[in-house]
Amino acid sequence: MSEEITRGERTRQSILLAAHDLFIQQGYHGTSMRQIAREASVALGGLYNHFDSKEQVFEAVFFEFHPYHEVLPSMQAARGETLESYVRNALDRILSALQQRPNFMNLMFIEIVEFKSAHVNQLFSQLVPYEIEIIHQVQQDNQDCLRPIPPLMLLRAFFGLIFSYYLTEIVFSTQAPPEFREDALEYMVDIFLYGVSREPPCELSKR
Amino acid sequence: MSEEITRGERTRQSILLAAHDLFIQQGYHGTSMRQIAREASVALGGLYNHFDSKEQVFEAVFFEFHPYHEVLPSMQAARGETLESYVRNALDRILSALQQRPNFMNLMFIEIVEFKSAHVNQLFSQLVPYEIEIIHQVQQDNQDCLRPIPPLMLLRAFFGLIFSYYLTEIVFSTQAPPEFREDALEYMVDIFLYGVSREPPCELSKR
DNA sequence: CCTACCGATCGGTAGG
DNA sequence: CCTACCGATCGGTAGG
Repeated sequence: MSEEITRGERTRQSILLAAHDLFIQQGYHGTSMRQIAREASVALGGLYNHFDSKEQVFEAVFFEFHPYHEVLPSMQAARGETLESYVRNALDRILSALQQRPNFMNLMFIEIVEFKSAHVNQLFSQLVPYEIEIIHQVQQDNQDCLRPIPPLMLLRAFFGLIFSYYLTEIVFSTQAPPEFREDALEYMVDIFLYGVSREPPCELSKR
Repeated sequence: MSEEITRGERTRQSILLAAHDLFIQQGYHGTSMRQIAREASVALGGLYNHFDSKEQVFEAVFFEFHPYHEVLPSMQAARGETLESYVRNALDRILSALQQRPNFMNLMFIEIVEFKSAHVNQLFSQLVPYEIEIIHQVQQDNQDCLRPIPPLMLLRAFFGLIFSYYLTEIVFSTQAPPEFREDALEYMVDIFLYGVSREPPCELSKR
């Protein structure tokens, strides 16, 4: 019985999927409970059998659909003989996971504007120990390649790289000349790698 | 007469100020025209004498209160004998200008979520020629210090640095341990500087 | 006594 | 620039 999905659980999932898409497309206040119910093929009243309020719907969407479910395993699974190959491998995994969810960042922006980052702060404090462990491992594996940067700073800079790529992509790229987009990720990763690396003896691949 | 501020202009300004604060605090859909009217001490009907729609109010707030009004002059006014001193000087000016506007980034997030970046793309295409000119000058002044990076990529990386600092500050910092915040900007600027610099002959100040 | 859901409607408020 | 008001829709809840 435990592996069967109950009827109620299926309904809950279809509500969350509908809410996820609508929030991303229309924002939080811009999406009504009625729209969510309609998209999930559930009556409005039935929606309140699963969630007490609109805010609870957003919370569930945020936590259960947050890309950290893919990002953390990506960082743990990434391998590489050098710092450079590790970083490129990890980023490849993370970005291809994120590309499955176009505009996922909108959930983060809604969270910041509408909920003053309450949920994301909560999420972050749960995840930071795991992240630190990964960073520590990377630092140990690349002692003579990394400049001395505190682990938390390295973590922040790594996420900052992802954020900065996405935000500049969103904000600048639509009307930007092609030079601005071509190889942009490559250049930004390069700047990050040169930025955290010692040299010599740590050689980065030339470009 | 031209230096006098008309009564209508004063009303318009108080509407924009009220709207700016409310949008930042409550989001776009979360803010009503009635709230804006009340905060601006204007009747709801009177508000529509100045703006045809809520969207027009947001557009005016976005363009007239956007920090680019301070950021572009900051980048033009910044000076420095070395690349490092120029970047630090420019960032100091930009960040202290931005700190006058707590949560200004919320306007950007609203713009991305609610308007699919339409206004910011428009703004960016207007500003990019001026930005490029500045970057070109910086590249010429620091030829033997900068790695070969296309001007637009350098511009993107520079704005990416500002974005990544702000986003990680918002998202991570509230519940993060103190090591995460102390000198965070310094570390991130360092990583950027090492990231774009050649060496030798370009020495950065040690830390 | 449960989970899941219905059609109808509540008191207030939205942009215009 | 205001009072008065519109069609519609909001988030949430009623009894069954």
